[in-house]
Amino acid sequence: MAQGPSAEHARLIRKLQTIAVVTAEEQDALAELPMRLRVFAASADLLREDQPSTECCLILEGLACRYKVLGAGQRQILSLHLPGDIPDLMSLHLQTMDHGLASLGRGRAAYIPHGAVRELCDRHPQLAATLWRDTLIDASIGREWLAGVGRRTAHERIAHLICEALVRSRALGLMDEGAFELPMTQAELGDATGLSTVHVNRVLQDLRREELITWRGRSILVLDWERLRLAADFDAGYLHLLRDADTVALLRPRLRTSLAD
Amino acid sequence: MAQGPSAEHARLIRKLQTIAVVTAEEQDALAELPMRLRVFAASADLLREDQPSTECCLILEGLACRYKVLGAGQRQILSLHLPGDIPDLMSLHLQTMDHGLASLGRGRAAYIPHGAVRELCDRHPQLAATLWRDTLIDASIGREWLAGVGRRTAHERIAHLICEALVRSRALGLMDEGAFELPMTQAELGDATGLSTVHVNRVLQDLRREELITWRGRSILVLDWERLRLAADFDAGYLHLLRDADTVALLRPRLRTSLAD
DNA sequence: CGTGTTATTGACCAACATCAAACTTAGTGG
DNA sequence: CCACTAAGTTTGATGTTGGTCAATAACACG
Repeated sequence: MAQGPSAEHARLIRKLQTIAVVTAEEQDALAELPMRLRVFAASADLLREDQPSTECCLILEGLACRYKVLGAGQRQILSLHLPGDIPDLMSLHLQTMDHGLASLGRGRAAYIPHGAVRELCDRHPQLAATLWRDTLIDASIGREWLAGVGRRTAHERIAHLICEALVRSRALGLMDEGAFELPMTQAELGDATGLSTVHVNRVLQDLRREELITWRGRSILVLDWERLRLAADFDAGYLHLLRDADTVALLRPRLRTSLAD
Repeated sequence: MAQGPSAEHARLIRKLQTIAVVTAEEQDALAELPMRLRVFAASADLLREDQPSTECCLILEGLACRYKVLGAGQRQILSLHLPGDIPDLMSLHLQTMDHGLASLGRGRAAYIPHGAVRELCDRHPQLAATLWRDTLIDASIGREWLAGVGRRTAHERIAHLICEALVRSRALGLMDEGAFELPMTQAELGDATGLSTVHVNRVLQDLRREELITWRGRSILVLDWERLRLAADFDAGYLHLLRDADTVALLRPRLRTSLAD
């Protein structure tokens, strides 16, 4: 243990630190979690519905999403997962997966045996509480999405999704000069917001026209955070992030995320 | 402890038994939970948003719901809660409530101090796991709602909500001759499904016309479970109920919940 | 018995879906 | 490095689900 945690373990630790205090001892324990690494292509299935699983899937790089496919074949994306997330943590206590897990863009993941996680929870009850908290925040995000899909306009939904992705990326230190990666196609954005591809395209054009955002390649650039936040009716409270200097500015009305040019 | 659990504690135990095995020892521990009882009127606020809480709210009788009020004043109901549910279990690990909790129709609730629940979890790790599982199932239900509001038609959504309420009521032993209580106004049904009151009314009339359901007063009567299930694209898997003789029939395609007339 | 809530109806409208085609970009193999 | 191909984006025309507004009818409760 003379050396610190691997880059892979550090992702997980960093993520947990955004939602709870993680003691040095707990970090050491986390750093010893066995991991089976895997590279994934764009739109790959990481986990299929109805599969019983014996491992948890930790996202290391890239973006992943939970999804359901309904009777008529329409897909609904249920949540977005950034590096450090363990989207199927619930499989520890739920025998069958009630949804699928797919990648958006390419990336890397690590699979951790359930046994190792259980052992960790037994030995470190406080860490177990942190993981429980993580699943609770996950549920809270789901509720915000539900409210949005149920009651917000298309513009608000898209803007809201961008706001959320930005704040979460930022908390993980994944922002670069007001820009962050959001490797989703417009069809995928539609699946996430309950809209058609065509309509997503039009809304995105509006947002660009209003000079709230731009993008180059897979990167989204927020030009006017405050107006975007207003357009989205966004309040980061539901993310239950631990307040740190880095994120606090974004949560407050003030700051512009724009580049200084 | 010569006497069994009170009727109030029995509700909680019964609910937990629908999702996990609860040992006799655990039942005894649950039966000793301190409770502050409260009667609530229809559409009463049980818990307000943004309030830090020191207690958990256990629904004893009637129906409750989580909700959010968005910028323009529209309300979205996020989940339904039946007797035995603890809708704000998350407050154990999340300091601020990201949504409100209200009653639908009148009923009774019990407030349990956080301290007592925490102690219970410390002493009975298996029970803690069961509570964690409960919050995970709660999240799973939320995902199903999200998929529905995002991608299902109005008919499917309403039918789905009825199917879910039926199966959950049934698991708790709250069904009576194919009928169960669903004390919601059409406006509330609209808030739960992301529809307008007017449209809910029309869909309900269709469902009645198609002889899938009827209602008298607050009770819904399912006339043709199989066709309703089909109309709703309903599959109870996401409820992660423990299979028992009582519910298993309902989960399978077979059974009719209709009365034998 | 009022009186306020809830349900129902009709007319009209808007947001968003669908369909189909063209255009652009990015990735791939030669 | 270029040409080819598939994926993704953009546009226009048209359709439909479900929203809004407004008024009336049924209830339920004090």
